[in-house]
Parts: sequence; C-alpha cells; structure tokens
Amino acid sequence: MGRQPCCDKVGLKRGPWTIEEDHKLMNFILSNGIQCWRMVPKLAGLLRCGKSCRLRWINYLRPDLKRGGFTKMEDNQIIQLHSRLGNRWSKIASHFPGRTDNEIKNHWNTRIKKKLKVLGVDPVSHNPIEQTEKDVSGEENETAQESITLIEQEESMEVKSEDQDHAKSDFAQVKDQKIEQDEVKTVDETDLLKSYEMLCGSLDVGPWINQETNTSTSYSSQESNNNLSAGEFHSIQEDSLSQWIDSVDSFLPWDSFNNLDEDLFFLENSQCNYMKHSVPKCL
DNA sequence: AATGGCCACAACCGCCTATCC
DNA sequence: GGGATAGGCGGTTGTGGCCAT
Repeated sequence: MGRQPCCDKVGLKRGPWTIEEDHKLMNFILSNGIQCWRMVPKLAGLLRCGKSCRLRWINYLRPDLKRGGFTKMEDNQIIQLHSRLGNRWSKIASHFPGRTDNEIKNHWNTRIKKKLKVLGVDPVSHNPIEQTEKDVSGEENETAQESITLIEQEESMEVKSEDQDHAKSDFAQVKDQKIEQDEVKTVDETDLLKSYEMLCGSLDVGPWINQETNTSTSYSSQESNNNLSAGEFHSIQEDSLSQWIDSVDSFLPWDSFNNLDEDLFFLENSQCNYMKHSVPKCL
C-alpha cells in the first residue's frame, strides 16, 4: 500500500496561484505564523492542499527571497557546491540566503548544465567530457575547480582579454574550441546593468529580518516563527518590506520597465513578487 | 498576423525521513 | 516496535512567454 495522500484532493484548486490566493496565504502567515501546514489552507480560506501552500510560501512569497538573475559568482559557487554535494539542492541552497532549492535546481537545469556542456564539461561528474567518456576516476575537487576556471576564463574572454598567449592546458584548449564554435559574443555592460547589479546587491532582506531574530544565514520560516510571536513577526516583516521598498526605489531604472502600471500594481499588491514582474526584459 | 518550436520557471508528484502516539 | 502522519526533498511536468518563420 502506498503512502496516504497529504490531503483530500477532492475540490482542491490546482495550477498557478492567483494574486488573491497569494494575499490570503501571505496575510495568514504574517498574522498567525505557521503551526501546521495541513491546517493553513483551511484557516486561510484557501482551496489548496497544505503542501501546495508550503511550496508557494517557500518558493515565492517569503519576504526574504532574493529575486533577479544569478551572478557569475553565484554560478561558480553553485558549480563548486554541486561537485561536492551532487543534486542535493536544499543543501546547496542553504549556502545562498534568499535563494530557494527550486530556484537553484531550475537554474542548474536550464542554464548552468547547458553552459558546462557547451564548455565541454560533464555536468554530472564535472570532468571534461572526453575524460568522462574514458571513465577517468577520482579528482572530484580538481574537476570542480576546472569547471569554475572555465567560467572564469569565459568571463575574461567576454571582456576580450588580450592575454591569450599563455600556455593552455588541454582542457582549456577544448573549451576555447567550443567557445569559438558557439561564437560567444561580447557583452557590453550598460549603465542599466550596473544599476541592476547594484539593485541586486540591495535586495537581500534576510539580514534585516535576521538581525532582529538570530544570526542564522539559513532562513527558515518555521524557525523564525517559533522564536517570535505572530505580532512581532508581522511587525518585523512590515519594517523589512518598507526598508526594502525604499532601498529598491532609489536604484530602479524605471524608464526601462515594460509596463509601469503593471509593475506598480504588483508592487502594491504583492510586494514579494516585485522583482519577477519588474526586471527589464533586456536583462 | 498566425503558428509552431523552444525555453524558463512555477507547480506538482511521489518517495524518504523524522516524529508522534 | 510499528503504523500513521507531516514535512522535506528531488525529479518531472505543464504552461506561458518569446522568437523565428
């Protein structure tokens, strides 16, 4: 006999969450905290299962989520951690405050994995594909470092480094060939991008919350709620969000947004969704 | 303008583990 | 000790947006 389902699925809503549902869930959690996920949808007036509410909160509604693209430094760190930990996404995510395991997993599957393949690196073993095919054993740490070195080398190519006469390892030569094949294009950093990077740096709400609660770098809604009364938690959330909005507002390249009305709507109605809907498409 | 393919990501599914009784 | 349950986790899928034709 298999496991019992987490909830009675009859009459439950599935699929994408609406703004109204987000509001209900967010308001409930900010007001009451999380005691038992199974009870959350009933008490919050949602036709969702507890598991779905939990995922929605963790992956999307948490105020300390860091929105926006991954930096190359983050990419490198993910590669290094993946070489050590494998597909243990939650462990990897614990090194990135404000990032979720789902987000990192998606980023790995859609971007980093492909990037490594293009560069001739096996994303599973972190060995060069040629070596992997020959079943080269061991040296995991070295291969991880090689993956990161590749990314760093790609960065240096993107700024058209003139220092390409240095002696290269076979591995680096393989990578150079791949890059030539794929015609990696130079990316000029625009003022907008710089603004965006500054913005990303200002987005980490976690410390504002953590400094009020504890010094843990790995955020857990349950931990936070266990340490605070609902009122205290709500108050801190509001203060953090207020600081965050002020901070973001001063950096935003407003002219570049696609639909200002829509962005402002999201800002007003679902502050935590702000970055998702407001980041300019050119980024 | 229509459409089909591709891509990114949110959400779901099912298994595993920890905890409770 | 063992069954039931909730939470956590990783794999997979569905869907919407973008882009080329």
